[in-house]
Amino acid sequence: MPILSARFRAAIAAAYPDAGEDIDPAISASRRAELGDFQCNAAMALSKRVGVAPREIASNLIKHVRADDLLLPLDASAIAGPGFINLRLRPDALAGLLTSLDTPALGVAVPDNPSTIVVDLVGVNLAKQMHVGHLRSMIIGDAVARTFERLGATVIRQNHVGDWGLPIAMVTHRVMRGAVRGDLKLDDLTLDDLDALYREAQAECSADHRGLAAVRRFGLGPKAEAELQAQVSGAEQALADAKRTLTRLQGQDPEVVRVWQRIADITMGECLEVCRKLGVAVDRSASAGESSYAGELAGVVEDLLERGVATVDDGAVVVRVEGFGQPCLIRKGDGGFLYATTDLAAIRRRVQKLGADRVVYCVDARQSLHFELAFAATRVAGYATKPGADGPSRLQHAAFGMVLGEDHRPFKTRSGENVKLSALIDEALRRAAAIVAAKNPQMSEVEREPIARSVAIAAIKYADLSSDRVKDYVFSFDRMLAFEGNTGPYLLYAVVRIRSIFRKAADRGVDRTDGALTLEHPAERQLALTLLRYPGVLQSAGDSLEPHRLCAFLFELATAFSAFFDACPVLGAASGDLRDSRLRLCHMTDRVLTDGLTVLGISALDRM
RNA sequence: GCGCCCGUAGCUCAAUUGGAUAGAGCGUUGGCCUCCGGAGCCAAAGGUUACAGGUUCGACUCCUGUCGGGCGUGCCA
Repeated sequence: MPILSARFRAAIAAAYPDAGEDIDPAISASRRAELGDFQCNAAMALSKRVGVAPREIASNLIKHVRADDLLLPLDASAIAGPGFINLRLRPDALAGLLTSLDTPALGVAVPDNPSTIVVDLVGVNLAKQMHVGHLRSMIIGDAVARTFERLGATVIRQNHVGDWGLPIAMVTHRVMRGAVRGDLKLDDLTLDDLDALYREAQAECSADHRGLAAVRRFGLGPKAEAELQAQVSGAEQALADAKRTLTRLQGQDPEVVRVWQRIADITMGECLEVCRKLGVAVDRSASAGESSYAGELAGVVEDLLERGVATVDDGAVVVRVEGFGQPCLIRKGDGGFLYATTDLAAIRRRVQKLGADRVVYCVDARQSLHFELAFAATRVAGYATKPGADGPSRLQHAAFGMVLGEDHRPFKTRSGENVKLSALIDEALRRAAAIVAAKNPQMSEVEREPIARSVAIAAIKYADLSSDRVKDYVFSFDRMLAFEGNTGPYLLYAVVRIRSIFRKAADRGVDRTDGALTLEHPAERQLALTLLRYPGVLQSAGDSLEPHRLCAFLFELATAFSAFFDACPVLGAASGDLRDSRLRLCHMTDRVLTDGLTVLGISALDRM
């Protein structure tokens, strides 16, 4: 396609020298296979600049384009509609293009100056069970990061763990109190325990001022008032305790730090275990929690105040940014910092220390406003600009929608609790195991287990990645594990069938994958044309931060292969040459599918 | 109140960023060779793209308004 673009650009320049250099030849894969392989849509846009009817321009372009080596001869019948030019590749040219794609990199060019990209993903909170929201951040973030890596960028993953601030201090205090009283043992604590303690702490610290006021106003009696009064003062007491704990934590008090560390270890142990189970490439080295910025926050605020970027407003410190109805609040009236402050520090570190040319946040869509503000604030503060660079790095929020249940309400258990991530994964594993067992009764349990795991993970990830990121997505075990149609398992199945051919081929002593390509059958042509799109699709998935484009492509590729598989015998081909050509086509299809799945974080199988 | 996002087949989703007759999967209906894995393939039916205007050769896509849904809105994270 880049080659065709160049040819048509030259034709445009030759035919209309005054049209300007920046004309897009608008070459794309044809939407309708019966019309052509590719199409050129440049005539309509040119018409405006040159003032000539688009069909006339199209026929003029046909005369000027020099592509006899690539395309079947063009004549008036190639021009359709308002001025589309339909292009069909010569069979030998198609074979040639596909052969040139048959490199270890599968035609994906390595950039001369690889950029550095920070991907913010996972973002768990201490003492809280992970839920489906984290699942999306893990899956989408990992896929986005892998896409960048595949395109040759240097990727740094950052797990912005919520491990700091008053809520964490509240749990820490609660745990310390429990330990002192002998209600709990630090060594035996689980994440479930912490999750419960977290919620108790939240409840304990939230004073029911409104309730108390209401009771007083309506004179509901001394008993009710006394109860609420007790609740409120209890809450105030608990809050004061938590604040004191926070201060001690910030002051590195060893007793508090020890408990906090224990809470962090328990949470991160489970988080990283889930990542490992899911094949999400996030480990300890990616952890860069809020606590790691704690020491920089005061400096950030001072710096911004000194340089006049921030101002004091009603006791708080804010950064005002043009175009926003509200400022970015970075220090509270009581001197405390906010999560925006941490994000400013994080952007500064990521851009100026880690050298990010681009920072991508895989965080749920509800935080859009927050990120817009934080991004804008760091740009005016200069934090988003690399030392020596002439402009700010790209800061992007790859926002994703909520996970809904099949009733279109937020995904919860029947009793209204968040679904634990580990429970969800176990459920998928259980269902996949049952299906794999049903389909492969002859297989041993030991053999089936890793297959079931791959199938379950492919199902979960593909279901999440295959639809538009920003939209809410309806989670359904039944659909993702139906294994029919547009699902992860369908893609795995396509690979399995290819590999099965090669096993049979090996039995017969055939193992060539470098035969000369002859692409005559429509199904062969279609498969070849699809394969050619791979580098472009990867690029566009990376540019747009939309893994679903890659999913759609892989599904098309698997479908094209299935049609080919049905129509074109490989091992039973009419001649040895044709068999070798088809084996090569199979081999390339396997590699592109496997490569694409890897980019999505899904690993292919030999059998299933 | 203001801001952001969303509204496409019965259901779940696409639409190469403004291109041709809006495409897939599920479900429904009908077909598929003693042959490489039928978790497959081929085909049919199913649409006023929420609604009303506008922009232009051309609009699911861009602009304005309306309706419906979700989310967020300076001292929580």
